[in-house]
Amino acid sequence: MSGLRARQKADRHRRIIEAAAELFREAGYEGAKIETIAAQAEVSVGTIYNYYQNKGDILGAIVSLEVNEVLNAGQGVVARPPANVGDALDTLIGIYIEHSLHYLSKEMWRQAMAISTQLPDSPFGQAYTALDRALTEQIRALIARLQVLGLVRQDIDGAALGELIFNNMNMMFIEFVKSDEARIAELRAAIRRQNRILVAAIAV
Amino acid sequence: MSGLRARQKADRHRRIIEAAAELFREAGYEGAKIETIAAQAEVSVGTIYNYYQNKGDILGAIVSLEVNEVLNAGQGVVARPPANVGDALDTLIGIYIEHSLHYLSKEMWRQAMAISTQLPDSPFGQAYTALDRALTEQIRALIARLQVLGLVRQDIDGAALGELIFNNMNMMFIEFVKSDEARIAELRAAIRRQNRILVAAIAV
DNA sequence: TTCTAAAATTGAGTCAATTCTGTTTTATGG
DNA sequence: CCATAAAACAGAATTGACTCAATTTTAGAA
Repeated sequence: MSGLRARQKADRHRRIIEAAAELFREAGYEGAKIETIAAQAEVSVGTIYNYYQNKGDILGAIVSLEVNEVLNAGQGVVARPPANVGDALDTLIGIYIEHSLHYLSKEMWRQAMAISTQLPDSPFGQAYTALDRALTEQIRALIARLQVLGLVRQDIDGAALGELIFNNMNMMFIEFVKSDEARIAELRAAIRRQNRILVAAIAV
Repeated sequence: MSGLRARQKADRHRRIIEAAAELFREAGYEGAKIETIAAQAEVSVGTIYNYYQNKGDILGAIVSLEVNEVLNAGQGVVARPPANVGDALDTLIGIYIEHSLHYLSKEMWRQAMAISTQLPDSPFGQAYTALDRALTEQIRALIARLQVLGLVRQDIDGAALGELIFNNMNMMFIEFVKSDEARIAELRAAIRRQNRILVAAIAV
């Protein structure tokens, strides 16, 4: 039987994540000490490192929860997109952006992004890359759907277009979290303006 | 007179940068200890922190040297661009990418990018953002030049287009430095493929 | 040349992430 | 029910970036 041991393990994981999420939000990523997280989760420092390779991986687990929720929400748009290329893109991207600060502060995003480039081969680095890829795939899926619906030209290179749209959005999002003053509405407007060029090129 | 003191100061700056550049290349950014850099530059640890706010700023100084060289090289292309929109973009982007690994290893780029998102308000963070902006401006300048030459449609939103092209290229470059296996030739080919969509939309 | 205030340097000390080793807990075979 | 190996835990020790109070060096006036 895998009873007690497995249950305790899952429970400790949960406690660590909950403690970390709370402390990251309150004190910021840098401000949250491992020792404090350990105390709040009622485990020792050593145990945390038994569960996660480093502090970044704890944040990584939280980011994954968030992005998976976003991916889920995005599916709805892909299934039933607005009947207009510009609106379809704006709606999907809107979901991504509006959700983004639900659980994660800008500071947490900054740290998460930094770690994912700093340690691309760590568990979190790889997970983050996979999440980026999943988002790119979803944008591609939307384009494919719009092609089926006859709203996007058939001869468009959907793969390249999906990457282009995702890369631009992602870079804009990075700039957004780097500035505490930047507002969501302005971010969305800027991306719409950029995508307008593409929409003109690909709409039937 | 600003004689001795200023000269010693400049000399120490140079020695620190040279020592750091060498050690970063040999041992990697993380592997290079401040203590070792200090020893090699023949100054004390405290002095290094008198010249640079933190380890990242030392790397930042090296990155600035590199990017400024690239910006310089890019000016030639803007002044006399190839007589074809696709080639013009490819040539400019080619210069950026081919130069990129001259002084900086992929690992150094990863660290530099990570720090710039992690600490956007540090001297280095701000400098890095300024460099990004300068590159975006240069791409915009190229587009403006191509419009003057009658190769790009007049009604194109040059500002938005420049950002779009830079953001996509930059994101592709980030992915490139995150993977030790990725090759420059493939990176350029992928970006060309993405830009083809744009070229079709904006060429006269 | 000598003196003094300002500027710069120094390196031992602090702090927090990560590692390591000995101890405790759990699962399982006899 | 007990013995034992494997798994997990605890927290003291290590490590390396960064700080700070004390000392040294420089520029310039007398």
